[in-house]
Amino acid sequence: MKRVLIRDLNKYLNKQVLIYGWVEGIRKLGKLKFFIIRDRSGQIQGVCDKEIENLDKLEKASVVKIFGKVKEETQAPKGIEILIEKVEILNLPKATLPFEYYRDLSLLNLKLDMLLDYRPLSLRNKKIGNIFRIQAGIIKIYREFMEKNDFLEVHTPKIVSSGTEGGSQLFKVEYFDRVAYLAQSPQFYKQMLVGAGFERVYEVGFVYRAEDHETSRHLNEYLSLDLEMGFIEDENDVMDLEVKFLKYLFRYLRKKYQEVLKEYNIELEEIREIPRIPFYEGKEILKKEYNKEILGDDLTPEEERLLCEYSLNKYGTNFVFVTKFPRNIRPFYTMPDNNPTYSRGFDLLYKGMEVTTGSQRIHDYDMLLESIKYFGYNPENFKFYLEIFKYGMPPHGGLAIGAERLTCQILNLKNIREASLFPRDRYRLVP
RNA sequence: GGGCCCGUAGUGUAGCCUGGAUAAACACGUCGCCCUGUCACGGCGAAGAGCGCCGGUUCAAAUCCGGUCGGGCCCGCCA
Repeated sequence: MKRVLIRDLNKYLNKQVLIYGWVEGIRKLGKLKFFIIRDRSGQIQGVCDKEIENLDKLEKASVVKIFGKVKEETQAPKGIEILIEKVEILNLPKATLPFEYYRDLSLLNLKLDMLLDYRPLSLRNKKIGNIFRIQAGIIKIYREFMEKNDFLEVHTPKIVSSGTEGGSQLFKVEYFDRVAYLAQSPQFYKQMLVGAGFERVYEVGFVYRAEDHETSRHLNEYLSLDLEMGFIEDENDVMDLEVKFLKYLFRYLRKKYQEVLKEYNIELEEIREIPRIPFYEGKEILKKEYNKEILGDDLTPEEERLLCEYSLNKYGTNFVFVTKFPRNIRPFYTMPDNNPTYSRGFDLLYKGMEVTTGSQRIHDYDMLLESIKYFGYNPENFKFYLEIFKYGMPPHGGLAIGAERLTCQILNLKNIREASLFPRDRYRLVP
């Protein structure tokens, strides 16, 4: 007999079926017994009022093979249920469950630490698992969108000889008799591949940051959705593309992940335009509207939150691009603006958090060399990167989206670790 | 790297400030018995922690103090 997935049971009314799954609930009312069975596709109630071999051995989290008849039943949770006729036990749990993963999360009231310590088990919880179902959707759509726009998917090395900026936030790895590092960004490689004639490339890959911090929005290993495109006029072309992507993404999520969004109580906005506020104007807005005058060249998390609030009030969107960041807080490859204090670098903030960084890059060899020196680096270290710039590099730019951050903000999660299957942070190396 | 907070049965909490009376209470889970339409099933009963760890103060410490380990949040920095 062939296995039927639980979501397809309604096609088998009054027929004998075989299902596989986990037992998630047991309710015994004397001789009448109910079992909630779950497989990857859904849940179904099984019922039995006879003495059947193995039936009383079942515990929660047992793995079973169940034969039975599908029947309509108004009293069943989903309108149908399965009359259990035969039970085969494939595996029984060997220990008490640390928590009742099959219950409603709000009843469990578990600490994130617990969920992460028992990650595979906590992922069995539908609501938690759904974070990764929707994340897979986000990545799928990213790929689909990139392909539609004629980008080539590439995979760049994760073991590299030097970082894209300094070297302070890199993980060292032993590479035979040399020191190598884990890539903190595919930056150099994606630019080189633009110059390699591909023009448009994108990558979905882990990047590594050895930053010694412990916050709800940082991971030491995170999934970066990168893209780099040649023959642009300026950074606005890159932002235009991202807006198009986000519209496409939200439309898809609203359609395919309705249930998940509802479960998380999310109403995804209809994106029209995303305002682009130059850095210095942003600072002025903060001063005028919120009476916040924070010194410094960068935006603090509080300022980022306020700018999003401003954007929501004024433009009706949770998104806002902050453009023309001061040059000296952006990496050396960022194209300076007409006013050289500023750059053609931008961030995209969403619901108060930075989810993207991008810019137009410097494509002129001499200018790039100048910039490397201006930032105090040794051009010798970047020889492999600079090479292609000697042979006709087109004007180009690109960006990187933090996949976990985007997931986190879409679902309004509190901690970015919730959006990572097996997060690597300052203290967590297992599971 | 800086600041603040937390650590009690399998899980989530109460107790701690204002030390003591039966060496710890409640809920969920677990185990046993009962229950033929449950769906956070219900009823009755039971087991399960000596309060992260080490040390100190005290006649007396889960409660006060010090250290240590583990965890959380914020900031710097970043996606």
